Amino acid sequence: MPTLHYGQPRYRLIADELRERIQSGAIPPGALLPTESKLVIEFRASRGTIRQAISVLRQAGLISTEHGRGSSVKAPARNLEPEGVESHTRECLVAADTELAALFAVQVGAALIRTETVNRRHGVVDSVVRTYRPSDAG
Amino acid sequence: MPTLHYGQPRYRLIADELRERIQSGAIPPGALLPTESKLVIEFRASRGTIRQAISVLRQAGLISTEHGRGSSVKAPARNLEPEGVESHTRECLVAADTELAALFAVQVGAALIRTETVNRRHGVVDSVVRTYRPSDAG
DNA sequence: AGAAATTTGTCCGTATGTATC
DNA sequence: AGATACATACGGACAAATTTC
Repeated sequence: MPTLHYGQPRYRLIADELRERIQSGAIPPGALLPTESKLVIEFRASRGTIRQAISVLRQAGLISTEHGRGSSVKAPARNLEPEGVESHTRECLVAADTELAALFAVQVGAALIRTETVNRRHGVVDSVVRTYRPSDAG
Repeated sequence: MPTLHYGQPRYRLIADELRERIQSGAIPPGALLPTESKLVIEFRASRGTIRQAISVLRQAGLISTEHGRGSSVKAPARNLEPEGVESHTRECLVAADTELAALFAVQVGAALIRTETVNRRHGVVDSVVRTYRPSDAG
């Protein structure tokens, strides 16, 4: 049987179908995908093609595969922002104090660019980061 | 002929060999890798195995493959840290000025922990980063 | 604990489609 | 149009890890 693949290759179509099942919740996080053998039967594709499709999903971070066990759906990537963490940044020109003037080798009172980031956690200020740079060049 | 693969699988060994040639400069950036057919002959491996080895290098970002053309060596990722970059950090207690006092909701003059990092580039101060935190808790 | 069954990993050989030169 | 080279797909075989009995 000649292998025709106009448009999308088969392994991609199969990957899309499986992705759909994962994202729709038909195969929930933690659950195992059908075994390669089952997928071979269902999609009437060779094992190589099935494995290629699975590889696509693994590379996309949707599943993880264990030797001798199977491929399980990973929990959707947590937004690693727990909650209530905020950052606000603003920039302004400030005058160099004696310490900064010494470091940058400029006169006291010379202009520096200051970038200030205020980090809040649950609304309260957690830390303030101030970065000073010369105002003239980089 | 039975396929024995003690230790590392063949495609990995082949990938390592090719990686060596790339990193040693034997195959310089921009140059084309030997064709799949040539590699098949040289390593006496099947095309699938050769392609798997090439896939490893491509995924590692060492080469890029173009359909109908071949796989070429990519320019090594620039080490984004030239040289002469230095950082020195020290920590001390400072008194809150009006601005910081307002942010942290403490009295002016209250103690804050200040971590100061001085970044130098070729000896000259490039930037100064000051991070303020409350002195009491985290 | 150990043997068998299941499942994924690796490898081979081949055929054919498709893009580039 | 022809040659070359990569992409996709099939089927079979054995190895290795895991699970099951």
